[in-house]
Amino acid sequence: MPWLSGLNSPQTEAVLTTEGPVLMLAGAGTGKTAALTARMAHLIATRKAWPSQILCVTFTNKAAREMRDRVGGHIGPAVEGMPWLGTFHAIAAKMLRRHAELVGLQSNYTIIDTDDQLRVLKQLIVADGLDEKRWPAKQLAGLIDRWKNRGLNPADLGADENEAFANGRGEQFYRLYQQRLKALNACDFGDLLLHMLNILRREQDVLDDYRQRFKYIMVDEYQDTNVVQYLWLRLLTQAKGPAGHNICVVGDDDQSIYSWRGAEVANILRFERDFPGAKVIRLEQNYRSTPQILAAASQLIDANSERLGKTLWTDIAEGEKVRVIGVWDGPEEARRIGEEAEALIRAGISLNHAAILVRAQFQTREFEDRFIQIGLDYKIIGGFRFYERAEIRDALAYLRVIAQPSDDLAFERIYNTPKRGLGQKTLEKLHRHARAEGVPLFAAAMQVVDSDELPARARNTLLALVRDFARWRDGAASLSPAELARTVLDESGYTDALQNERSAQSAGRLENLSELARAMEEYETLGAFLEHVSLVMDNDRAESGNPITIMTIHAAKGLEFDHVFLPGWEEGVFPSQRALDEGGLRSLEEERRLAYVAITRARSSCTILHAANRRIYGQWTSAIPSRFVGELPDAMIDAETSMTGGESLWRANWSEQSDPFAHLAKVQPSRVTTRGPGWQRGTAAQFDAAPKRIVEAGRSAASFAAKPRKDIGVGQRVFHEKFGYGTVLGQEGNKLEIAFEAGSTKRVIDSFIRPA
DNA sequence: ATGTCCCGGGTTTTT
DNA sequence: CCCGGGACAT
Repeated sequence: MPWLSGLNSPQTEAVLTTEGPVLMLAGAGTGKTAALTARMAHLIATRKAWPSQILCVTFTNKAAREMRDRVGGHIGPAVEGMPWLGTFHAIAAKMLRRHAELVGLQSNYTIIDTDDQLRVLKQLIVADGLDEKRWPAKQLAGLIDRWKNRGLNPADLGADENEAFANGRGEQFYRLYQQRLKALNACDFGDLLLHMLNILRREQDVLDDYRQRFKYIMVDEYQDTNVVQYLWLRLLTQAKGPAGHNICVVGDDDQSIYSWRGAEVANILRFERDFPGAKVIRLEQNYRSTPQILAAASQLIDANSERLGKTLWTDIAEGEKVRVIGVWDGPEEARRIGEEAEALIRAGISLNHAAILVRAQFQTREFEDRFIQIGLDYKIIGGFRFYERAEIRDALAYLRVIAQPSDDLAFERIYNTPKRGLGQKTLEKLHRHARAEGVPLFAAAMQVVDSDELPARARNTLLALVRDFARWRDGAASLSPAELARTVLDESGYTDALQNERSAQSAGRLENLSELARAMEEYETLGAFLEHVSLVMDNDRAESGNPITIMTIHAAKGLEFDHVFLPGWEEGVFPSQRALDEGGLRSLEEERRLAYVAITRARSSCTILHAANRRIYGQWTSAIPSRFVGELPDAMIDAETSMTGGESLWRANWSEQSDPFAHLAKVQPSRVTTRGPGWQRGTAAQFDAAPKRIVEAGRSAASFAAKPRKDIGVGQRVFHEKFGYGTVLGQEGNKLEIAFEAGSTKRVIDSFIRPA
């Protein structure tokens, strides 16, 4: 059984315990994916199940992909036949395509995203005459999402839920929304799961079919399941006969960080009660981090109350302690991490093994500014994703209208994009006609164009548009999806409009559109591509160079890095102010789990930073170190304050307070005088009264070896992603001084530049 | 139909 | 402080 090689004994046990419920409690870095994939390989190779009889659900497409690859590594191409390995949503979508009519949809239903969802809700609210400002669509969307996450249909809402929107009209709007979606032959993400749950609840034969089909069920990241997902699994596992209850869930209650979007840690905490006779297997050997990092993380999470409890240990050799660095302010924090990163480069360490993990997106900015300035290669993960960019959504809307003429949302999006002189008036007319005739907007457009309803101008424009679509639809049969996309973008005038725009972003947008067409080359049909897009909203573009990664801790879950930097460990930032204000102990504990996830991403070094002053929404605020810093064990950390260059602010304050942490004494006297928590130990003693010189930007290590680019010279007009167009004033190594047309003159690194 | 100003809001994110 | 959306004006 080659798939068992390299597994430790609990992992092996998890693989071999195939019958009955199994809870695999897998701490950070303990090889749960290895165990899970080996388990699947085992089931298939020993003929306990065909690949098609295993249901394996994950939360992200990335996890599903990795799982598929690794099972493939064990048993070869047989994985191709694992049709039921995927995200909850992908699997639900697939099932729903077969049973759509049971919930009043056609099998080619569209999956809409949050943007479309908001537009529909807004229309409903406004149509009802409500003030959308008082009762925002966003709020309603949040409520409906939560209801769906909990498996609630409109009829299931209690009085409280109903009251939550527009004075007791929650149920009514929920119901209206569902009707509208049905009319659009569409469903949102929550519906994928809820519709399928309704079907499984109501249709005994469908349920029996799936129960028989799935001999083994596996669930990754079980601590992240919400109520609907839980109910789904309950229904599917209440099987009769010997194959019943073969469910294996894997998770870590300490890494539950998604309660705010409906995840219920309770699901994993109650697993043994839900599935009597469950075997609990703990994976506690960590293969990732040094003992210091592991001990720091373990002690931190120990402060939480409701835990299943695990004791992680490791064979890995002793490493450095976790560093805790106090700095004066945000900019200094960014400078400091920049210097540390350059030190790594000097030590010959590739920065793609290093990451800066932040609590919230706004923290990335400080680093971006600094790294552009010193020419340090970085990448920010998250923020807008590829398929959420406006130009991509526009292009997709064109394709959706071609594939699905009844897709009113897509039609509305592009009917005057690029601007072609069709406005609100015309759209209202189309809407009226569509409603009267009971047809989609596009059909209404075709009819109205044949009548005298519209003024000649609008009529001709609309006629041209309708004809364009007819032509593209014909083309769809003979052209590949990618060719079709290029044709549509050109012929619709979309490309031209972007080219004429000449804004700082338009070049990047055009680039994104060609990227989109390139991505489409892999798909045989337009339908296949669109399905992919709605479920798999990620794009991994190949990275060039060797950038340091900046991302949120949430996004880093499941990843690991040799060197991890954790900035912003201050009360109000991490734990976040909102968690402190609103959620009580529960959300504080979730923040602590987040801190645990953050530290356990690190393999060999972990550096925590906190600043004494930070600008939040343009307002300078003084901050005290995070309570989490104080919860780290003394013996595992190395504390230091480095007030090396806070410059004016620092100097201004120096005269008034010789102890940079003096303000702490006022806020938290016990902290300062008692046994030192980590952040406080290295204050005055190590404090260097003479501020060190800031490393000159032009001398930073990253740029020492760099040669000037030959295709760019002084006087040339160039383009920068962030700052737009500008003229080169000077060139020194790979550094350019550029006068941007937006008004500022900046030093930037030449890899961020292209000739205009 | 489109361009300009003001106001409010501004954790975490997948699918 | 910085963004986007809605209300207004042209």
